[in-house]
Amino acid sequence: MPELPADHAPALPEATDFIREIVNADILSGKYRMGDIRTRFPPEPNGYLHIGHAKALYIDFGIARDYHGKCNLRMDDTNPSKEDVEYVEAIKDDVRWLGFEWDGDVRYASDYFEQMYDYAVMMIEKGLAYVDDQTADEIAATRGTLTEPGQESPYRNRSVAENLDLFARMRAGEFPNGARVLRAKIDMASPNIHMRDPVLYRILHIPHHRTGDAWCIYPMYDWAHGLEDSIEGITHSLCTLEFEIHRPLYDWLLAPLPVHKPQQIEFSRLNLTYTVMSKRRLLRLVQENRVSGWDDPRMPTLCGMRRRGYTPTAIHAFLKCVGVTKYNAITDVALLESCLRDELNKVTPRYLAVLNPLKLVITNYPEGQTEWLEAINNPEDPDAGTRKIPFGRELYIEQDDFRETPPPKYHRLSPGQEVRLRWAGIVTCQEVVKNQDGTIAEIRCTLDRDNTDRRVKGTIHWVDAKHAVNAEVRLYDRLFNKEIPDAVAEGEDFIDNLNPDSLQVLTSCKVEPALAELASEDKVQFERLGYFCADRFDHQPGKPVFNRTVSLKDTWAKIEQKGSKENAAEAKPASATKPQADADGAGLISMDDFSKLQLKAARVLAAERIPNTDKLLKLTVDCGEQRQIVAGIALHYQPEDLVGKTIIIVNNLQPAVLGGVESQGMLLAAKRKKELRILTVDGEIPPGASVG
RNA sequence: UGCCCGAUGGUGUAAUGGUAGCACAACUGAUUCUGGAUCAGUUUGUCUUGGUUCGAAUCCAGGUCGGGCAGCCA
Repeated sequence: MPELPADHAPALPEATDFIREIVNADILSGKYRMGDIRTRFPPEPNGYLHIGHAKALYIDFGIARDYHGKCNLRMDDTNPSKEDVEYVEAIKDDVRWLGFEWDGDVRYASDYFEQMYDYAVMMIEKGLAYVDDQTADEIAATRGTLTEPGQESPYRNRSVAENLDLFARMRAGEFPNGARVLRAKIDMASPNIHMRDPVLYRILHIPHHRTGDAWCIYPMYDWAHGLEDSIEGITHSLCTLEFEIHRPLYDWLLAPLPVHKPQQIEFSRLNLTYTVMSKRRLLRLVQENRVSGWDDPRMPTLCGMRRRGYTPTAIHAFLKCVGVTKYNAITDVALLESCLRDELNKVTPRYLAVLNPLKLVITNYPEGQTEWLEAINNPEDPDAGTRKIPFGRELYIEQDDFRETPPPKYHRLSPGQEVRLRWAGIVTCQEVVKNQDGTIAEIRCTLDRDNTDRRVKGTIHWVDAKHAVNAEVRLYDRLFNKEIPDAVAEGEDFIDNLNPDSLQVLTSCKVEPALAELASEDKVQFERLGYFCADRFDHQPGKPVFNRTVSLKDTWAKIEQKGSKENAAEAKPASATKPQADADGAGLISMDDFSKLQLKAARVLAAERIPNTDKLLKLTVDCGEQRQIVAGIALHYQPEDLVGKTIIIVNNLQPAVLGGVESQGMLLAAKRKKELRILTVDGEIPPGASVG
């Protein structure tokens, strides 16, 4: 953290967000000077930090840094029933890993319990707090509702002396859990429910991980948090939006006390597509063994991301892009991945590794010979230098890089075709040798090393068979299938949206020898495949284990996907959402993103002609729900032919009116010459199932 | 139904009464011994209705939509 120059005040930083605008205003008005600014990061030690916390960290520490101030790390440990030392160490590790340095020692809310108690006594003396003997249920029942005011407790107007006595005895342990609470005396009719005499202290005969048995009453968040901030001299207490409604209480509780008054400012928390972020859900993933633990590389926890191969630099870059607002945003994980790739592209050395090996024999290369070829380590970084990689007659290439019958635009190996071997020359496929079961045993090629400067469409990676090191590689993909995993039908929950293919473990990968020498957590690029890191725990030199951090952008996958979609589109929807479709029903329907189409199986319950039309049929189908679909197929199908059949429909189109009847979807049909065929499903697919 | 907060391309975010910009995503093209990277370009936006003003994304009012709040959790 830059030190404050002694002789002159540093220039005010540019206000890049609304919080910094407030801080700037406070400095301009003379409320604070640069260097006075103090923030804090106050996690409750009851879980692991995730990328959402990283946003808060980035704001808290970032503002302190910008204003030459300080940021505290404070464990908000006011509830011994939920918290544990285990988490304290993990939190410190994660904060340090991200590169943030807190001021002084780690602080603990529990260190302030005595002061908080004294201030509570002061509140009682001022007539602003009272001991309530009601049960938790009674307090809940008399709190009122969102629209109705609450009722005052019968104990609300006890004398100060009695309150003081009772509160002291609460502390002394005279009462069991739940017998009494200390409440603020505010307004039971307040439209803000948090102002309806909130509980300040509860009795909890539970030992605390730091204070042991010293206390049996513990402060509630609202009472504790403002005091913690105040005691530490926090100037700007930054938190997430859900605390907005607590702010009047935060201010009310500090107002009568002779203490420093921090300002609470709220920003929106981070949400990511294809990700769940709440502690509760993450805990469930761990407890139900949907992942291997808090540090599973698919988890959005900081320790998980670290194990996945994320770098602090990439996370900072991402957080900078995300910004600071009060808008409830859902950020595309693609942005995170983009920041990651951007960083890894610059810093990682390149290596050759084959994930799914296919043997390739170079028939015009001598048996038993090995050459060491020079390869560039990082084309983005000339300082990274070069290395030598072994080359011989037998190599492994990627199964994906050979096709017996290549699809259009395929730039890789296929019979009779040539392709460049990275760093080694150009090979032409002469022969495909097969096993008895018809699978490919090996590819036989001839190598051209003389005329290698010419343009060749494709370049593929390879590993010399003799020197290859066996490796385990774990391919990680997003944990959830759905952009918003929590958006589910009734009776389902986010678990139903887990991606069953989020982890693929490959154990017979072949990698170049240098990769066996890597240290844990080293980050590399496997050329043409992606960025990988040596697993933090399982990797050993000589017995390498790699995690795929993120794949390279894959233009070919896009082309291929588009190609197969176009093929599928031959079976194009036969009815039309656009009334201007021509008389053959051959009008084109365009869609910006074909992959957004939802295809579902649907059972035809009823079918009838639509009067005054010659081509239109109205189908009533069960696709999980009952819908009616209008299709221009009456010339080809009789209504009775269709009833009971299972067809495929496009489920997520805007309803369109055809022949005066609303169509809530389209059916899939193929037209070849004059024949029109509806796609039907013969297997046992239940209505409503997603297909394709 | 009460109170609080929010709304700018598909996504995130600037513009603070004066040319709606940037990044991601998507799509073209150039280039390339990574279908990577790089470079050039294209598409797409101020929730709505009024008002104030020479001028409104910005200020005001009504509406719409979204989020939050009824723990002795934080």
